[in-house]
Amino acid sequence: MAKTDTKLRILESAEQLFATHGFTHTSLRQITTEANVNLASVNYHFGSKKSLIQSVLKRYLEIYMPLLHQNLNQIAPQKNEIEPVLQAFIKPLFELNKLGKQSPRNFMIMIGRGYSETQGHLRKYIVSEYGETVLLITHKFANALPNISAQELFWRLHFALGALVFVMSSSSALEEIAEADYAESATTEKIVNKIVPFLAAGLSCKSQ
Amino acid sequence: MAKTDTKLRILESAEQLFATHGFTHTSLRQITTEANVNLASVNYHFGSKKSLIQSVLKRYLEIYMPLLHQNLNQIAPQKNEIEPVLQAFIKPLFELNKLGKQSPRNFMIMIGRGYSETQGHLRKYIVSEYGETVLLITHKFANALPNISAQELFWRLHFALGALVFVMSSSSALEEIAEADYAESATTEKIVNKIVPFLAAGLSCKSQ
DNA sequence: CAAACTTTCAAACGGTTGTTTAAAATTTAT
DNA sequence: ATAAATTTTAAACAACCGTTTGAAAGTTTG
Repeated sequence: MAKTDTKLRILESAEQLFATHGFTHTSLRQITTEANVNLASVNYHFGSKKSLIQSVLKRYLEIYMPLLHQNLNQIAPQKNEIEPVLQAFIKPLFELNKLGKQSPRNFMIMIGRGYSETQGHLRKYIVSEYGETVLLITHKFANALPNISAQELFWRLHFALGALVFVMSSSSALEEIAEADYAESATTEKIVNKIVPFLAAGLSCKSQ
Repeated sequence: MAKTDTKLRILESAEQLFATHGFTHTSLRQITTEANVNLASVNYHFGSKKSLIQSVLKRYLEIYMPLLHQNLNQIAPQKNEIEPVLQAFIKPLFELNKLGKQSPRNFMIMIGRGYSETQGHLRKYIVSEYGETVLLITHKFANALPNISAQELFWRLHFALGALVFVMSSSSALEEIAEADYAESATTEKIVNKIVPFLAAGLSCKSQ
């Protein structure tokens, strides 16, 4: 085996570039240059660019989704106590720190980009691969918010997802503005801590 | 003058395609084919693709921003009364219906895409061109929410923008699911009516 | 060592992109 | 009507993209 780390080098360079510039704005030539490997090795090891994107996302989903499932199972949310449910999403996110310092941030940005760039392919993949966890998610939210109807919950979860996805996909730009205008270093952790109360309030608001 | 409507035809086709597929995923050939004009006419009338994007956005901003300014000036929000401020954004949005049935939706989606795709160029343009209105926005929100800091407001406004934009951009898909699962016809106006209380609660939540 | 297999590499492929060119067509002005 | 200015057109441009190729290099196996 020659250069056993070629695959890993590609994955790591791709992740960083995908998170920074998006999937479509990142070329295989950028990735292979950054990774110091030959251009053709992406197609040799992954088959195609599409498959590389899936592999990069899969690397995190395989860690994150079981942890999320586990966390969701460990909570028994009180009525209108929505923050524990949201924390079940946040806690395993920062366990990705083990993989790399920027892993939580890169993962969130890529999830956000995956929703707006891949035309729903990511969503379908998650539902097909982690359908049980997706069911558990809606179940826990419905338990915590028994007063609102199923369709109201449907919309609110998508409002919440939208807020998260948008902020993450434009996080680098927003961080720059925040740092320039408010002299505030805006780490992923800080943004997440700010958005949780926001989403909790919105999700559990009284509909009129 | 030969075919006086060439410029307009390009603008309208570009708008529809930008809203549906994003700026970078839409080629000039798609636009000119859809508009039934020659490929080179984009560069002749607009100079470049970048400039075309700006023109498409400008067409709506020139109508929307003065209306927003006017609406914001007409309100005097009470403390923690955030819904009137949100309505000042919503009302002029639906005045864009005069330009075309899908104009409000297209405008929102493009604003959202402009934030995540153009690397902050859109925001800089809005701030430089409509700085007064931007100031008025933060002023009215700050008045309605005197307890939260400027940077906290900055983030919450972007959370709100994200929720709105995400739901609008995926509204067609979400409408299908909603109609299939909950037998609920989901018009843009209905979605807006659902999201306003959500955003109001999130924006005025107690930060911890 | 030699054969079989895996991985790397430079080069080229076909395709798409935004942009430019220069002639043709059309409109406007004298 | 003739000249000037504007607009449209087809064609080509250079640059980039993801992917494929086939030979070279490296590694593992018999």
